[in-house]
Amino acid sequence: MLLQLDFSIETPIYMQIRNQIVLGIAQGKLQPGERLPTIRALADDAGINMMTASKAYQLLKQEGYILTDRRSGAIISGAQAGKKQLDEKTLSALRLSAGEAKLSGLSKEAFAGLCGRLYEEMEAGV
Amino acid sequence: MLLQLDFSIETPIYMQIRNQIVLGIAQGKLQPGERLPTIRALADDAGINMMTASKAYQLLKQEGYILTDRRSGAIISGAQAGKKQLDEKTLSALRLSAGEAKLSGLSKEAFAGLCGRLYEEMEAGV
Amino acid sequence: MLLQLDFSIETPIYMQIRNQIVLGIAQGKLQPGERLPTIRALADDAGINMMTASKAYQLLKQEGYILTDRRSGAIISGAQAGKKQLDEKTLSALRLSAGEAKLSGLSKEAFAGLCGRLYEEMEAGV
Amino acid sequence: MLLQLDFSIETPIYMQIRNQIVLGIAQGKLQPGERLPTIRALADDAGINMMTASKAYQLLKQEGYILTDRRSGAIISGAQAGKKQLDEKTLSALRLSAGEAKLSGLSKEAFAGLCGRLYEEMEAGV
DNA sequence: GTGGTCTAGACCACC
DNA sequence: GTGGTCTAGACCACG
Repeated sequence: MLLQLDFSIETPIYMQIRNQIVLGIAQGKLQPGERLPTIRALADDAGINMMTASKAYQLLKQEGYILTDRRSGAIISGAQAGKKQLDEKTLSALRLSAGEAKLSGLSKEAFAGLCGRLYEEMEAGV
Repeated sequence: MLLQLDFSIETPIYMQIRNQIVLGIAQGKLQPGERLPTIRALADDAGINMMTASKAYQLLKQEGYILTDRRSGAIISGAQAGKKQLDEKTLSALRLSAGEAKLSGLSKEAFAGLCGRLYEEMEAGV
Repeated sequence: MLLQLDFSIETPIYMQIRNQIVLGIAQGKLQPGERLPTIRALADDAGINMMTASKAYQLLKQEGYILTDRRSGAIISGAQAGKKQLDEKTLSALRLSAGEAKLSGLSKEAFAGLCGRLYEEMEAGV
Repeated sequence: MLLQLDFSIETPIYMQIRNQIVLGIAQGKLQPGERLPTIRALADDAGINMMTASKAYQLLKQEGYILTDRRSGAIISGAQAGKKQLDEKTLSALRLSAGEAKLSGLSKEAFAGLCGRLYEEMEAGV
């Protein structure tokens, strides 16, 4: 699981880390119980500051995607499944994407199909 | 078409304006050729800085959603239909939403269905 | 509303700030809608780093005690009333306090009375 | 008396041990004079470092909750009753809890009632 | 060795 | 002006 950070875009680095780890879990590249690199290792590897890495982990922890074991480092939580509901932020993002898709000329079926395909690609671990 | 701005969330105000206008077009609340309020009027109505309103219009113009005419202000463009393709940013956002949906426990079908429903709601002008 | 920070105890500074602001709201010293000092002003006044002040505000924001208006600074939120339920952390803390009270020789009535008195003192703005 | 340790929360493990033993005494699960497991046994059972267990016992001894005898290990002290006063730390914690309760919408009566109930539950050994 | 906290600076986006 | 982000260091509690 290699992180690809882009320092030129507006998305904060800690958020890029967070997003890629979330995607990594969804894709099955990161399994529940699996250990994440320590903050220091991540910071060194990615060439960023410890605090930036720490911020990403704290966000992931707060969202329930990871647990930080006091003894070792951070591990992927397996417990977040089952809420069966998206939070309001994700819904807003989807609504906006649907609007942009419509204005791009995609039909409802094409959009729903695209969404399904993106979900599938994740399962395939693309 | 009334703007609903939330000054307490992290999305910048100019981006909130941009998003709501994009959604307004997608929902048909704003028709191609329709005049938008002037920057000054928008700023006054919403209680925001003119620079903020200006930034939103510049972004919309750059994305092709509106046209600005020196004489008549800004009007909704009708030309953005037909690209038949989403830009990379929207795709990334969708991919991330798909991942979060998967981790929330939604099945592929449930996710695609939700996306379709959100698209429909837009047509209904909800 | 003056902050009293103790740099010698183990409670992190950002948590001391958070606690005192929560108490300030509960005591009515800080009214809903009232503006808090800016991060910079708070940091200067208290002789601490901006990021420490920022951390306290982010925590308060996340807990719903304050809102940060992009245009001005942070204001006291008035919306957190009405949950009618304590979070699990507070309950655990209370349970532990009850245990320590019992071992100190306080009767159930004495403990409940003390708790009521502490609540009252807050209303009196002590 | 089984310890329930959570390695993922911010409360240090030695403090979790200390708290649960204090609660155990308050609940009557641990009687004055009763022997506690040795540091080594506790550490092995809980899967923690001996230093951690030792730190918990040192704290409990210093607070007067247990006595350590070179020959027989640690035993529950019966002497801490009768101070009839809470220490300042516990008072601060209670004050903060009272504030959070008030901001959650609990009335003074509801809060005092809750505190009494938590005290009772302890006597019932829940 | 781990994460958590803090400092003293800096830059940037937003308004 | 504001808050948000980031860096390069440091110290400390915990295990």
